[in-house]
Amino acid sequence: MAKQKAQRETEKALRVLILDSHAILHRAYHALPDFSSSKGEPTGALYGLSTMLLKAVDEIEPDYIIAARDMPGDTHRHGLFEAYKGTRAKAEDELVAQLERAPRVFEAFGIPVYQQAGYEADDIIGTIVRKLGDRKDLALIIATGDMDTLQLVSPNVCVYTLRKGINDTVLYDEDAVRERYGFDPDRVVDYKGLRGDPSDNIPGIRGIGEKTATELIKEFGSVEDIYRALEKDPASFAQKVKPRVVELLRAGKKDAALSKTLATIHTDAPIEFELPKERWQLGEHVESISVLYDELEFRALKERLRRAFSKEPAASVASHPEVDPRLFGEAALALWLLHSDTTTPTLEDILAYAKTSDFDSAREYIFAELRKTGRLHEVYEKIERPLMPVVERMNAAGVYVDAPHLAELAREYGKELGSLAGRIYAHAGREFNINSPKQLATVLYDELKIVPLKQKKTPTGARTTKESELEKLSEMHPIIADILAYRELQKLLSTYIEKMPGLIAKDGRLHAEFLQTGTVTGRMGCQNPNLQNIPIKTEYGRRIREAFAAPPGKILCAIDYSQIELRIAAGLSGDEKLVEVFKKGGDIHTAVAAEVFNVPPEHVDYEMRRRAKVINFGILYGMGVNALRANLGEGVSREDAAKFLSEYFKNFSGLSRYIEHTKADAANKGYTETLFGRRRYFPALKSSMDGLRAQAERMAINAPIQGTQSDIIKLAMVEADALIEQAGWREKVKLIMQVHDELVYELDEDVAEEAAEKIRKVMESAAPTGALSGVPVVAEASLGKNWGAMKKLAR
DNA sequence: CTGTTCACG
DNA sequence: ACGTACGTGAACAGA
Repeated sequence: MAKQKAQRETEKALRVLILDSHAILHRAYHALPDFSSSKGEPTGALYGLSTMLLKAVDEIEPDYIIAARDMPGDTHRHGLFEAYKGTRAKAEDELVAQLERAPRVFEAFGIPVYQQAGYEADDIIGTIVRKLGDRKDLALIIATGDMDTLQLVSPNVCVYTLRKGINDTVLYDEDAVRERYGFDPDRVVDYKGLRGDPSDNIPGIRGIGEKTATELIKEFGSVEDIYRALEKDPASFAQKVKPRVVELLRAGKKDAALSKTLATIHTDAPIEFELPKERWQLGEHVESISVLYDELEFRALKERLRRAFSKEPAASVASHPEVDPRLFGEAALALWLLHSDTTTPTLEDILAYAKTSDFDSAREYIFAELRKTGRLHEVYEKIERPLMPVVERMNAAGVYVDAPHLAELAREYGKELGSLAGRIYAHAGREFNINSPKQLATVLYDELKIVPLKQKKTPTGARTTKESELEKLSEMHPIIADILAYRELQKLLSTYIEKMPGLIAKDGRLHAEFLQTGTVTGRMGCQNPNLQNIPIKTEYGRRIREAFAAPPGKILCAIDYSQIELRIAAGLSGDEKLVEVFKKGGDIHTAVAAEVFNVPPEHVDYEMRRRAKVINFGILYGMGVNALRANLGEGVSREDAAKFLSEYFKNFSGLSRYIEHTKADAANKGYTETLFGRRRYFPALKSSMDGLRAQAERMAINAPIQGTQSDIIKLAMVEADALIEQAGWREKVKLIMQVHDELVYELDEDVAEEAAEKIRKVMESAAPTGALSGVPVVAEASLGKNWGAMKKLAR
């Protein structure tokens, strides 16, 4: 993707790649595990630099490459502002050693390096960009590790930088900068003037953050424009800008000017610069780079280099494998199964695990380890490997989104949010940032003098403003209800309603990324956006689900497991009573309440059922007495909770024994296992720190239950996919979402009911018969035109 | 970048 | 003494 973009952007022109040496090394140093050569010299940052260089060469195909580096010592910026870059920790020795060796890398690549005492690499780059700027036949690409050079972006200058890790690159042209920041590249310095840049210790105006800075720039323009508007016509300025912000601007004029100066890249460094006479060609440097890679022991890179140079066609890759995406995916799966803490493994994770820099030997090592584990290898063969194409298809399918519906919600909720804010300010007697927990605490607890029965604190000692605590104050002041409503709407609006339209692809669909190896327990994860936390519990939230719809001629089908985790707990423990309750069918919480309170089921009242439900769920998380008390509600004493818990375990002694056995077994083996053999390791179970150990014990109780649920639904996904294939339904039945205990399909209307019922049956029978002590697995199907209005299908 | 809050199962 | 249930991703503030 980035490759096509890089080449499209710069078509025809000669491409000049300009490297910011230190920025890349810094970034690589922090993004990579500690690699070192056999002599013990640190090489991680150099490895990152080399990787990025090869990647850039491959994607950009530059005609010229040059580099700029910082020199030790202060720069002209320190003269302006003593604390400049003052927050930066002194570079660690291991990084310094690599910064010193970096010129060796450039030398091997035949890349000239420019530097100048008193100037930073950014200024050198700025100067080169200016000198080359009027040459219309050139396209300049600045490769760096940070965002500082975005201000230089113009029609023929773009910035190639790292988003995450060292492999996820992104190319910023003018449009991309506008999309990311909301304004043109030449306003980036104004943005830093207002907001500052914490990583360089540029102060900005205290109190002005990302959002305010962007709004001001969009409305008025540069820092100078903003102050001109403020000073020329204060009255009309005050109409557009909140009083708080006006005050901040007045007080911060000097800071803004200084910060903008600090952030501005100089384009007049006294360097002699000329474009190299000869075009840069990889072939001329392959020898010297190979020597370097031998020196640094970068075997994998050597291979990549050889391939980049020879540009072998894809067909011959199998005689000489570089990192084939499929093989990488399989190795990542295997590594994650061996060590589930490494979620969504990267290439670096794989190399680091096998303590090698060669992908093939790493892969062999990891699979050998996997085979040694027997059951884990079976999880790979039976569940995870077959699931890969299913997940791939699900991500490719995406989900259709009703954009007009989102627009309507945005309008409606926005209006409501405005009036709530007005009411909150009226109650408070002033305007403030309701989204700031800190400011909110000041307003509630200091200014309005609302005194909670017990002032709860956050882990860092701040007074909490979280929903469950605010609810207790709702009788004490009318502002509370408004704040709770504001919170809900603000969250829904910014996280879902406003975010989603921008994520809809050209096909009118949202292609989120479901991650097969996304969690430590075996569950899937989801991002960009996360479709596994779309609201449902409140009316405001449910209406967001309505935006996930079936396109014309199609219908959505959601099939979810009923009480799957409790069934698994019952099944794994083999607890007689619990198993019996599930075999009988009926309402599980009522049945459990009847046992615990020792009354016939028809005498279970609302409160008894509610308590049974709390404890049923608590069990799944390894809950103790205190947590149970907290969850039962304020009116319940610790003693009552303890009694309730002991009564529960007296009734369900098999479950109690299972929990104890799970903890002991996990401490012995060092890991837990699911029904199918998926592992999760818990070194902390042997910790001598009580808190740490207790936390690990809770996780160890939950892991087999949550993990078995993942085993079952993943297996069901594979089997349902096989059914679809076999029935010839590829075009008619598409899996579009997985939400832990629910699968959502988009169906052709003509096969809807038949497919729904068949998939439902597959889901119910995915766990082998008898594996759960005879506890039945139950799934229910619903159909609907959208995800917010699903109707249960009679079985 | 970390902490806080909150959406889901 | 304090907070306490497991697993996620994301927005926002503030440093």
